[in-house]
Amino acid sequence: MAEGRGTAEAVDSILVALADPTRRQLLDLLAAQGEATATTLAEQLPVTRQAVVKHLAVLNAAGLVTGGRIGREVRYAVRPAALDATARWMAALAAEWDRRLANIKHAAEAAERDAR
Amino acid sequence: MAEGRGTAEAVDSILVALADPTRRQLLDLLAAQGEATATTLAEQLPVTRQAVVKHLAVLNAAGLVTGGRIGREVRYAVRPAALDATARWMAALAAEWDRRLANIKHAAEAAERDAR
DNA sequence: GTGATGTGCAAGTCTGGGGTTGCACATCCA
DNA sequence: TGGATGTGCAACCCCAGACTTGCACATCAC
Repeated sequence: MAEGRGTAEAVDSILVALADPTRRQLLDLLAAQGEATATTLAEQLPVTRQAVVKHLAVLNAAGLVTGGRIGREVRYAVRPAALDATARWMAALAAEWDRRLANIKHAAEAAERDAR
Repeated sequence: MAEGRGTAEAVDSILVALADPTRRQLLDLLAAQGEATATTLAEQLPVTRQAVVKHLAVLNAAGLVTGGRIGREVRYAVRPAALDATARWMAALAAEWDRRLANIKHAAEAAERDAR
């Protein structure tokens, strides 16, 4: 997939998707049950089926979930790849920050030595 | 896990903090400059200093940023630890999903064999 | 067919949070 | 001492999005 350009937007949609507690709960339920429909999931949550459907749409757009139709029902399942990619992105970012902070600290110490 | 009890809330605040594009931009700027004040950062963004202050408060509450006072100005710096911890949390979650999906797939195949 | 179950679509409500403006207060510097 | 610069606080505007209700449409089971 086009790693180069769309990465930022992908990360954005995933972070936005994960920021909502109801959606995270939804992901937990899906991960625990393997597959489930919006109706089933709504029964396990304090919200309407419609709310669940909307959340699933957001999660689907972020690539965190897939939906497949079987007869008259739509079964959703969790999708680890997108989450894993985001985890790596985040770890890389943390490493980058560390690097820069180390550089700055190093430069500061050098300046201190020069000043003496 | 030794992660303690407040892990969920910490992750929540971090995800919420990262979900906003302006805040991510703020983190980028801070990481690039090592240290900066709200006023300086506001000059590099299309928003008011007050907006930046609020964002920095959110980032600070999430542990992604630290603020130190030097004279009359408050200098902020990035803080990689929280981000790194979240990255690990996310990677672990992805792995967990993978495990469960593998189990389910395995069980399905076994059932299929039994059915023959 | 007919009722039961599951999904899709539309319009509507309402709270939270991102953003602003205005002013008071603290600190530096000449 | 006084002006310039940087923060802090408070009230306010505004809209995206989380959630609901109501109904039409599709599918299954009998």
